[in-house]
Amino acid sequence: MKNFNDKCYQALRLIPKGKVTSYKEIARYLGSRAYRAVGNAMSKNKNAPEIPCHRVVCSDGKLGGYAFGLKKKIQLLSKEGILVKNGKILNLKNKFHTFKRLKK
DNA sequence: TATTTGACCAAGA
DNA sequence: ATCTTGGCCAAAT
Repeated sequence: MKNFNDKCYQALRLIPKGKVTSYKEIARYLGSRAYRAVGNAMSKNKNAPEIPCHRVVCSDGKLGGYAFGLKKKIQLLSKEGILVKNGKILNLKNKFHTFKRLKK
């Protein structure tokens, strides 16, 4: 772990199964407001197979994107009990995961 | 070094 | 509810 991207990937591992979080939440966990850079890091996709990046969605409950296609992302999520309708997470408030902040 | 680019977010003439 | 706009930050070009 040395660059911002790797920190993001590390944060992804902390998301428990059956929950989702937002790009912004990850950035805040890292003590930064670079939520946009987080998404950027995913799209660069240095290690898509290693890290389950399908548990990350937009703050408003929309999906965002996925390296292997949104359909795949939806399937993976539903397999974990998270339902998606019209590209939006259902019952988001219930499934949302917040990290404990490193800095406050 | 400078510019461009996003899997974003919040607010709203 | 949907669309537009401006701002945001790190990485890639």
